[in-house]
Amino acid sequence: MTKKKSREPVEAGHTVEAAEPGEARDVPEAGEAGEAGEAGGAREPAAPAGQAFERVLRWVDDRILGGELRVGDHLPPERELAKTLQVSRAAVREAVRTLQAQGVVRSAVGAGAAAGTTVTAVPAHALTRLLRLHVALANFPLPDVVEVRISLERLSARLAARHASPDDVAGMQQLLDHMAQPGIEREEFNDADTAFHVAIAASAGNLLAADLTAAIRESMRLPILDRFRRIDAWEGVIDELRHDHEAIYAAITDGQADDAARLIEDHIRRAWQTLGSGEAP
Amino acid sequence: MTKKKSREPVEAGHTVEAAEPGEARDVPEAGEAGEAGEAGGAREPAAPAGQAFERVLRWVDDRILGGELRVGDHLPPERELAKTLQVSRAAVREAVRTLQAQGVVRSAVGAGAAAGTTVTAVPAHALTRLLRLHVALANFPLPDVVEVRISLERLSARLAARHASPDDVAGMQQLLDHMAQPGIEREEFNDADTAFHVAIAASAGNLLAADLTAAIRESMRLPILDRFRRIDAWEGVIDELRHDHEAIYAAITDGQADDAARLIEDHIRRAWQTLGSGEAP
DNA sequence: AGGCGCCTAGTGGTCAGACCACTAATCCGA
DNA sequence: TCGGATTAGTGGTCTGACCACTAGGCGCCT
Repeated sequence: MTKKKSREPVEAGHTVEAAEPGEARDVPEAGEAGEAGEAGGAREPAAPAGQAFERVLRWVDDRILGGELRVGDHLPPERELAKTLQVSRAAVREAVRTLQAQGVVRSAVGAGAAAGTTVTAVPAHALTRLLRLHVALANFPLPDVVEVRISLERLSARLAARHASPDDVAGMQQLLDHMAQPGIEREEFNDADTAFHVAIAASAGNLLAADLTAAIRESMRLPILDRFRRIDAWEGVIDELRHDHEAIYAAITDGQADDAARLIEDHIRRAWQTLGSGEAP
Repeated sequence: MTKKKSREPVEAGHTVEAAEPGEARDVPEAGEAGEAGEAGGAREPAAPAGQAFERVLRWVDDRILGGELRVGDHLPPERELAKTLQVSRAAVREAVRTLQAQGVVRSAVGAGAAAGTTVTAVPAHALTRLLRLHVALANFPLPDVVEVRISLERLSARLAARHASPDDVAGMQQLLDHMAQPGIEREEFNDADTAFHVAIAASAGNLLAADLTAAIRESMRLPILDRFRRIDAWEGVIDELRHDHEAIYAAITDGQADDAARLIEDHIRRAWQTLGSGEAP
């Protein structure tokens, strides 16, 4: 039953040691010799080992949820982790890919402190990927997404009206200027539009709301662009959007939280209606 | 290394064939040292370069975003996909793990239609994992999470007041009864509490809001339980929570959307304050 | 003829070992 | 003393093999 193991009082070292400080890990031939991995044994599954890569995942999860692994810490080298958990390196790599897909770790080749697999915390990319795929799979219908987006951006606008720093405001102003350029292309306008909304969310000081807003807006990028292209009265639509943005910006800089929330909701709802019907006012 | 053969007539597949007719099968050949870092231009990504598993990821992404791969469709068998994309099977598996971590595919061994890797759409688990890890990493501070949760649940409560079906309502009632049991344990109460909030979100008919609510609530499970355990005046707290729930339930069944939204916000805010300070009213 | 069970094929799951590319630290000769 | 070559350690990839599982077919036995 070597599967029960773990639970070593790790600690020590900056990189979460995988084996006892005294080395001597070696293969725990303790009974049950033979059989690599549990494979054949239909005996008592004392440890819900399940898939090999899940054991690695569990190992990392436990240490993250337990606070032993923090942002910036290193995971043990893949080869060492494989030996410790008695799985193949391939299994370790699959687990690492899973963690990578969730924005929890980052891998780098080479030598030195910068190399190896380190714990990070960049969920924005992961969230974006996840939402984009599921929106594309029609699992999250666009109207649902829009409603959630409104809720989040109401929150962001409200907080931004209270907490936006001068730098934040300057960034928004710059994006407004960008969108004000005459004859701006639809795609470029859309990107600046997205950046404007994300800037508001970022200035709100709520990391989760900001990341979710960015992910949601990005997940709608292709559908929105499709609708943009189908619009005939482009100039009329864009003017309306600009006007909305100006009003939102004014409310935020004036610290009018309720107004900002109301305006951004109206803005999103109206824009969505315009795009949805493909007509200009 | 012996790069011979590579003829293999790819038999027709009913499951999104991998080889496109007339595709430019240009082998990247690895070489080209120096181009690392995505040279500025590169508008036409003729050479995916990047990592091997990313090529697989891209292949699947393109087909999902393009609508060729829909929920229920099968990916080609790993061995076939590897041969088609000229990568190793290990690389394919790493990409599959990434997709699996995002709730986009599901793998099953065996033979027949149920086996193989199929496209699914179960993002709830993936979202939960992602949020839980990032909350544990203190990347998403709990106060931020609570604010977002309030926004989402306001939306859910509002929609639930309009759309909740009799079955939904019955489910909520059942959870209320469960929580009303005298002497209920804290953990059990917490689970029922979570289920109650998730039931509201589910009855709202907004899939994204429901999944996000469930994920957020679950990501806070351990921190909330910790606070629960530190509470002395447990009976007083639990009574207050029960009272809140009853009021929310009443507003939803009465179709009072605004009331439901206000009540659930007050409820969450008050509960969080109570838990945060560790004191009973 | 009808079961019933063994066998086969196809799939993901895992493993072992090897080599490559990259990077930081170190060594060694000029 | 200095600078290039070497080394060591890391992730990235590949190859080829075997295992476990499942559906479906085949053949043997009743």
